[in-house]
Amino acid sequence: MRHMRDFEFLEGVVRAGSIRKAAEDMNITASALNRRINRFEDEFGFEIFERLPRGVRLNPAGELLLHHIRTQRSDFARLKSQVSDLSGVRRGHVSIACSQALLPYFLPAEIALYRKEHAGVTFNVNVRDREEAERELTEFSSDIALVFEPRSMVDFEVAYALEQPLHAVMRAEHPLAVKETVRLRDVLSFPHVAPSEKYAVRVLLETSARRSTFVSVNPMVESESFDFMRHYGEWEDMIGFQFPIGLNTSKQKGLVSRPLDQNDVALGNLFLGQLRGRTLPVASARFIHKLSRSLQKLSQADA
Amino acid sequence: MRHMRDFEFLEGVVRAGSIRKAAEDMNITASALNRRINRFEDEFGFEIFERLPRGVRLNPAGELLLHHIRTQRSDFARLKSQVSDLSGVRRGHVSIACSQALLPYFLPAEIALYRKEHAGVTFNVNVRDREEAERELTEFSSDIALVFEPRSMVDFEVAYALEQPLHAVMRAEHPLAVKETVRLRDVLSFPHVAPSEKYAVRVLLETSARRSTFVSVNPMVESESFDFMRHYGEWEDMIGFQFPIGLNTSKQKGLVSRPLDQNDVALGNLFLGQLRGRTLPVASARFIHKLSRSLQKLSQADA
DNA sequence: TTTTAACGGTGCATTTTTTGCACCAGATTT
DNA sequence: AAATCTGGTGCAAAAAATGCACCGTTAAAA
Repeated sequence: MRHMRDFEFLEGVVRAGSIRKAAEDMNITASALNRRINRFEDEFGFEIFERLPRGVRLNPAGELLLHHIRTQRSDFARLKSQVSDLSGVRRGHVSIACSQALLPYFLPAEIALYRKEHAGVTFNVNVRDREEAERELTEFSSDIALVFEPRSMVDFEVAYALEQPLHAVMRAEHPLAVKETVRLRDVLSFPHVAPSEKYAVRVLLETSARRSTFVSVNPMVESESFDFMRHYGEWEDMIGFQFPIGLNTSKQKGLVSRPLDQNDVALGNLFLGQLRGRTLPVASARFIHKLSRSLQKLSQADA
Repeated sequence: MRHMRDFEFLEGVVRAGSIRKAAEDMNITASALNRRINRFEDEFGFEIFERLPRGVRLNPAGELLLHHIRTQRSDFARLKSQVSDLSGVRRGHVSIACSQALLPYFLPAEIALYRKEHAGVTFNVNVRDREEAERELTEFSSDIALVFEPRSMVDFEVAYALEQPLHAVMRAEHPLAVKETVRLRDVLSFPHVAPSEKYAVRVLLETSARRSTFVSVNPMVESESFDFMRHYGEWEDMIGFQFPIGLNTSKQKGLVSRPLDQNDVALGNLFLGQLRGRTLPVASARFIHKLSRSLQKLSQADA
């Protein structure tokens, strides 16, 4: 779109942190890009960037401008979607930032179901931790976030919140597998795998373990990938951790999951939401509504 | 602003109703303008205009696009105002569409008072009837409307509503001047001036007169200008009509105003408001708030 | 300390884009 | 049927954007 060229270049410079780097990224000469920036600042009437010896950085005015640009781009996308709606073509795009637990079963199922009714709608699913997810929302690079325990909630508008107990995942032959629920101290006395502190699972475990002097989280294997940890169980007998929404025991032969005793470990909170105050594109608005109802059913099924 | 050039041309074409006319208005060749439009439609992916034998007209997609353009322009103006705020320069612009009654005393006083505190803020005051005012709001050419009995209220967000009895204005020597309040049938039996049906004053008079078969509005002089009607009283003895907010009897020697009996004529409603859902620029938001408080004081003083 | 490398900015020739002019085909009005 | 609108197009001229070579400055590296 022609009228956004300047904006695209501006965003490129912000991303790269220097005009020269941005110029390379965007297949243009540094001088040309430099002139675009300067001309824009002239016409805008205010400086946008601080010139540092090692590059450029947005000043407060630039921050405001960039937010405007992102809002504007998002509005324009929505406009286009509306227009194609009224010309009969049902299109749309939904972009989601989510925690890993949603990847294996929940989101694939939901998306496939949705696309059965609206084949023209395309999806974009990215794994983001609690902090990144919120940043993606504010930058309009994701429409919807679905994460466990978002870090700061200021710009996050919650559409639905779901509580789930953390589960310990182990082989069916494991001594603890006979119990209905398992105690934290028992689990931690066996070899276990766990993710890093970036993830809600680990945070829950640590805060719970700190309440007692006799237990501590000492993973034999630590990874940022729940996918890796799940597969590691096939090679060495270890206890892993996961929320039920990321589990589908029927499909993982030989593995069982047992909820941790709620006296030991608090419930985990899965939050579905969007950027506060933003009007989502039609497709995203519908999908977030569908997700909301699915999560509600899930919580009723648990109870 | 460079990135809005296409938008400006589009708006020009919409305004002119034909590419050639618009081209003249905007000092450009018809061919160049034509190519801009076509190129934009190409990039946008949808036709914007219906090509008629006598010119062009927006199609539904174009209507949506134009609304986006106007929103976008208004947002950009607000952004600029925010940016100049944080660079210390207190600037801003307030654009008002109002009924004539507000012109002689109320708005001048309010604006002058406001500008004493914020000398950098500029104002734009235009007389619009009830219908035009609302259209100006939806087109973002006015920020604030202050009108009697707006026509349709769908897009109008009321910030404050003030009830005022219609007054009859006459010379101090007039026989009716001795009364505290005057009856409609008495007033209409004397020669009187009145505005056209476009204005709330006339509508109120007519609806009231229709309730009785014995009285009717028969103005000796009819005008769209309240200013004219006020001055006409200096030349011929006539009764005029006006709302108190447009009157300042102390400054009009020889003239008195008497409220019409409320059993005869309903109260007139003055509405202060803006476009529903729109976030006003800082200056306009503050000014509408100030107006709101002033009107409130006014209504308390009446009671 | 000196050296080096990366940064933003500028003059000038070149390339790309936009514009103006003349003109066409179609439809409406006269 | 003629005159006069309309939007659209080919082509040359004008205007704008770009690439290249280079400058002065400054933080990091030697």
